[in-house]
Amino acid sequence: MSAPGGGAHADTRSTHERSTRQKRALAALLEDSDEFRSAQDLHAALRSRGETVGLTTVYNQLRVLADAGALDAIRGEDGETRYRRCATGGHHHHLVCLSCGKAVEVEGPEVELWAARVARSHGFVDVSHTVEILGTCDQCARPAAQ
Amino acid sequence: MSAPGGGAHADTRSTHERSTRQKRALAALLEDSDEFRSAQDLHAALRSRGETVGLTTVYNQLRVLADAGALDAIRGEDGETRYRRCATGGHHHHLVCLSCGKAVEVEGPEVELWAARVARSHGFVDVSHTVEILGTCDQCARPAAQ
DNA sequence: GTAATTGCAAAGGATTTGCTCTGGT
DNA sequence: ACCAGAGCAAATCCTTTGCAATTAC
Repeated sequence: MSAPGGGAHADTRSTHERSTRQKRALAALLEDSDEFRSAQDLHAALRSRGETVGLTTVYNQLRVLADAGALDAIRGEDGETRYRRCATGGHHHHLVCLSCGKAVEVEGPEVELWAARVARSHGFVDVSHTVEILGTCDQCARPAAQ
Repeated sequence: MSAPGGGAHADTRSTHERSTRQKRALAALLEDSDEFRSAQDLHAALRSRGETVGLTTVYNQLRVLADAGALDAIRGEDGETRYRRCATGGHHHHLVCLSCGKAVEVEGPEVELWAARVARSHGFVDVSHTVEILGTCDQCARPAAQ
């Protein structure tokens, strides 16, 4: 990685990320959403707003943003990946309502410790974990429907 | 809640389930496997064993078995669902090696309590959760590779 | 004999990729 | 001008479905 010879050029990363109309539109939409939404859903929503953004671009941005940690991503049982802007920067998990999609970010120090302990006791390294709590929220459970 | 299934053999169901060569072959293969394997993988393995079973049939059985609780199913980041015979009948989670697929069933009473507590504190009901610990197992981490 | 079951072929649905054009800087 | 980014079309990949032939019982 080091660049011997040549010059001690400060690594001015020329990763010139450009600001485009599409990126801004998606970012704005995500900012307005509080639930986890699929790429297709977000794409449709953008169109409703009158924005012209390609599906491919949405998928692309979503992935970039998720990789950058700006978005949280979860994969439903149906195989669709849903995204949502990340409120806290740190490590956390979610409590998701299967009915309305509302999601709450939660933390569980004890879970982190448990996972690390279990992994270590079995000789596993480079460990990570996935934790999601699914259920029906207060509001969705109330109705007489059922 | 969890399925009672406490051995009700008095099933008047006319749904006569038939024992076929294919079902037996898959069952046997699963019995020999200790890791989570994808449908495609299992299908290929069956062919290697000289068994003639259609991919469709494998998918079918896998789903039936998973629904019946005979198999555990997990969905990887790649979107592939992998199955493995269920060792314990109770509730449990997994510690999975991303390299070789080896999986260990683990329990975490504290995690269960945490999940229930968090959910309740937010007014959620009918709660369930998913917990997976992913990493690299002892053996896979050893090699001089790299 | 009859319904359960198999499994090919084709459909389906999410996501990615090839590649070219567009627009930001 | 130059290159990151947009996006259409086509390609992938996993999984399901339609349906006729097969087979357990």
